[in-house]
Amino acid sequence: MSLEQASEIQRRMYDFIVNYMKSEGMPPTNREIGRELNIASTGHVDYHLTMLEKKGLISRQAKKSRGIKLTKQVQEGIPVMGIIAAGEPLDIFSDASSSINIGSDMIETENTYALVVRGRSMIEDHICDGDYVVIKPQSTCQNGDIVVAVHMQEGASGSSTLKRFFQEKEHNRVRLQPANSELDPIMIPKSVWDREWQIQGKVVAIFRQCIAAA
Amino acid sequence: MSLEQASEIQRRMYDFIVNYMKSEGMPPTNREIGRELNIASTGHVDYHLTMLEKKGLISRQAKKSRGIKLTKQVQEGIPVMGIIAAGEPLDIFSDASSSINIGSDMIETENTYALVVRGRSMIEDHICDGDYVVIKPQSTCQNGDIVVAVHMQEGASGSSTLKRFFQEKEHNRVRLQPANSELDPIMIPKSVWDREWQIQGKVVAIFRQCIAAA
DNA sequence: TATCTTCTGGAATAGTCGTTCTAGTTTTTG
DNA sequence: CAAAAACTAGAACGACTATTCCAGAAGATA
Repeated sequence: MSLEQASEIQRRMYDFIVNYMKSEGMPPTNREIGRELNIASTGHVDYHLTMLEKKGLISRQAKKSRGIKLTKQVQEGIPVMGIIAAGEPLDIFSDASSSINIGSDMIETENTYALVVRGRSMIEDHICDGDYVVIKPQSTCQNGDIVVAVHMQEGASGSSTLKRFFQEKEHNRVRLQPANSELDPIMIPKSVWDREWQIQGKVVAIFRQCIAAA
Repeated sequence: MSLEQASEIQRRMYDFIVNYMKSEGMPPTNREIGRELNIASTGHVDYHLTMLEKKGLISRQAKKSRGIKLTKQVQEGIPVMGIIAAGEPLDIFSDASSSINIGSDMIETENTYALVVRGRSMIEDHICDGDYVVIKPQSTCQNGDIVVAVHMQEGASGSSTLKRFFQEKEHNRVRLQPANSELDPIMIPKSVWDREWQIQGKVVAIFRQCIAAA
């Protein structure tokens, strides 16, 4: 039922169909597929399309020109990859359980992902419990950026946290600042930072769903 | 260059193409168009397609089956209809100047629209200056809902505001409550409310773009 | 009234399209 | 090794498709 059990050529065929539909707005004909993949015979193309259909990747409308449909529509949204709660280990869903769909007009959707915020550690920056934060992966950032920082501890899975990042050169340390006056910032000597910490990405957008009156 | 200068039949043809592409994932053939619109001749269909092309609504790839493309891709996002600032007249863009694209998995996109928030009147509900609020149009709401309320004043364009709605039966009035302790709620006697006010819709989601460090 | 644009139907054509068949090669499996 | 499965090429067929030409009707224009 998935791409893994398709052969090399069938994978390339499937990719071509997806890209063709994205750029042309319609599925390709069997002959166009053959031309692209250097397949001499249309019967040959038909054979592999039948295989792709049998494996559940596409469906076809008999006799219709360009009668190819993708069974799973292309994932255009931003995958929700897990839950982030300050200080606790990041709960990563290996497979995106859902996705939020924010248009490419506003945000680069390439490589970005979303996390669900737990807790009130960034409440004074108006990031609430339950909000989705859209993360653009990057390993560096500027002072004041809201970032996902991961503490790599030996022998344990790293714990991650959502904080504002400040590099304090005068003290030779990094400060991870929550936006909650009840919570204390985390101060990390630069040497420890370099050894044990890692920036995973930066918050580029926030999305909140208002279910009912709070 | 627009739908207005197309004739009735051409408008129906254009609509059919849009709907067909949405449901089938490919453009229709000339014959399928003719069948749907009760046009006997394929030459006749070609004539109107040529007209639609001349008017800039579609483009065609000669000789290719289903060779129709929509020039302006279908607006799938939520249109940003204006700016809302507490108490000031709603700045409505008659034509959506932009759109944010939030997937239908999360929100009904049908009929919903977005407004850009100006000011800090809802800051304690963590709705900030510059945030997009997604509005689901409805004329009634429940206590505690965050709504767009419009004050219809005679001889002037109505002013609108973003507030929490409370019907206070014991005082026979409506209270529009800002989420900012520096601002006072608006108290409106029920009779005045019924005569001069109108609920335009309810906030169902919030979207914020983080440009840089604040 | 005469003229132009828009709209409609029918027929024909050249090429495109999905599908099927035969026949062969290569790779995998038992 | 032998059998099965997967892959490849070529050709051919009937249906489908876009396009063009002809001819006429309806309505607006001037």
